[in-house]
Amino acid sequence: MQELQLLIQQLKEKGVKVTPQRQAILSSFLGPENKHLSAEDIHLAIAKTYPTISLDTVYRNLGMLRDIGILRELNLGERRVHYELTSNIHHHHLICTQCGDAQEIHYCPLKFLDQDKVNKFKILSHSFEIFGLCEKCTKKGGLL
Amino acid sequence: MQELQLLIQQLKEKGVKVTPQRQAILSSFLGPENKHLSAEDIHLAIAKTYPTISLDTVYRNLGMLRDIGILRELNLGERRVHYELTSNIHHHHLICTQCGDAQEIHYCPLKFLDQDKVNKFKILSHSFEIFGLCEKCTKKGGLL
DNA sequence: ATAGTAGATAAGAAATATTCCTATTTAAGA
DNA sequence: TCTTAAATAGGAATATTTCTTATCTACTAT
Repeated sequence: MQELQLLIQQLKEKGVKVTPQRQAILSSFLGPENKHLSAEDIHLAIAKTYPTISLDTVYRNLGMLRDIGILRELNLGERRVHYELTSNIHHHHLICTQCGDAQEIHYCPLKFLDQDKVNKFKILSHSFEIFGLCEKCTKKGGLL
Repeated sequence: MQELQLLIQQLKEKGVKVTPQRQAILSSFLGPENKHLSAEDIHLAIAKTYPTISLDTVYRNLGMLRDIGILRELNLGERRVHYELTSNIHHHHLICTQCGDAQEIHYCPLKFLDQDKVNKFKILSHSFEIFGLCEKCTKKGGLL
């Protein structure tokens, strides 16, 4: 898969080793759907083809991939942290608190932020997530 | 303290008992500074005057106070969840990833959000936090 | 003021998520 | 192929939050 090769190239450029575990972790983010994965999600997804991978390895690599800029950490209102590829075009999320579904929304609040409000603060990153009920769950009347 | 009486009034209206533990928890949010407190912060703060309060009681009540709308849950990018009074005027935060300080910013992204982007999603709440370096930490050169 | 009761609490156990430790293994350069 | 710094597996440890249960208490109706 070509997309995977690009990511592997980035690993090499950063001077980190290209291990099969890392390739498996990266692969789990590829594919048609927009993937917002937790460490546990990845551990399970990989388990099929790589049953001996340790959860610690997943965590360690997610942290490393975040640090070198390949992944972005997401707070989707759950206890566990999720990750997505930074190469996806920038977006935020509409998160259904009922079914957990996260739709992407292509609106970024930083665009409309008056720099005076920020003053001397050096912005490095931001999070913006909208919580509520998706169309499906609204139709179900918001009941569980 | 008058502010505390108002909060106690809200508890009564919601039909929950006004226990000394609850009063102590609410009190820890009052005062001049803008308080963003974790369960542990509150447990420690209360310990002076109420040494036997259990951490579980703090967690249980924070959840309840959030559910009845007195507190709002915050994700400040740390592992633990923080809370603030919803009666504070609506705001978001500039969070320093170095020293952990959280300044309030009075700009809300929902104001500029085109409703078409949201379509049939029913918005219930949102989070918007900006991470980076505060003026002090920037001057220190971003070193620890 | 008193008693009854639903709801609240304390304390510790359990669950969940993440990180640490260390012996072993391996990717990649010489 | 050899070397070695970096990475891994597996289990232990930590941190945060929730659960369980026996006891207690704020509030309501007397």
